[in-house]
Amino acid sequence: MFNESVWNLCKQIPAGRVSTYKELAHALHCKAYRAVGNALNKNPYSPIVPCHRVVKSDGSLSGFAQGQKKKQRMLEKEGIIVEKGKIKLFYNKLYKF
DNA sequence: CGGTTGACCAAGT
DNA sequence: GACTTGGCCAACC
Repeated sequence: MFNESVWNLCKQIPAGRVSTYKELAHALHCKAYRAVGNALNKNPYSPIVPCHRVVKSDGSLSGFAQGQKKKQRMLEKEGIIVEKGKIKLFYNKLYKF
């Protein structure tokens, strides 16, 4: 299923790194950026899949089922600096498949 | 099967 | 930098 693939890719993102919806879609060989967002929104494997490491292509956090605040805290806990809802040194932390 | 809904993207104003 | 537009795609009415 589409969602399963998305979640599976999320699991591959190491701590301290982030990825984008676009990259996930690209890894799936399609342009379903939006569908990816939907899939993560419905993510039932909340702790298992680190979906908080997925952000928009411009480095902003975007949404999060448990609230952006929580998302930011989790990211900063992993060494990622977030400023004004956007990731600092984003290109540096970006993880590509 | 058509219409709506998003945790989207890029380009333009 | 904030907002609008058109395009994009899976999932769900």
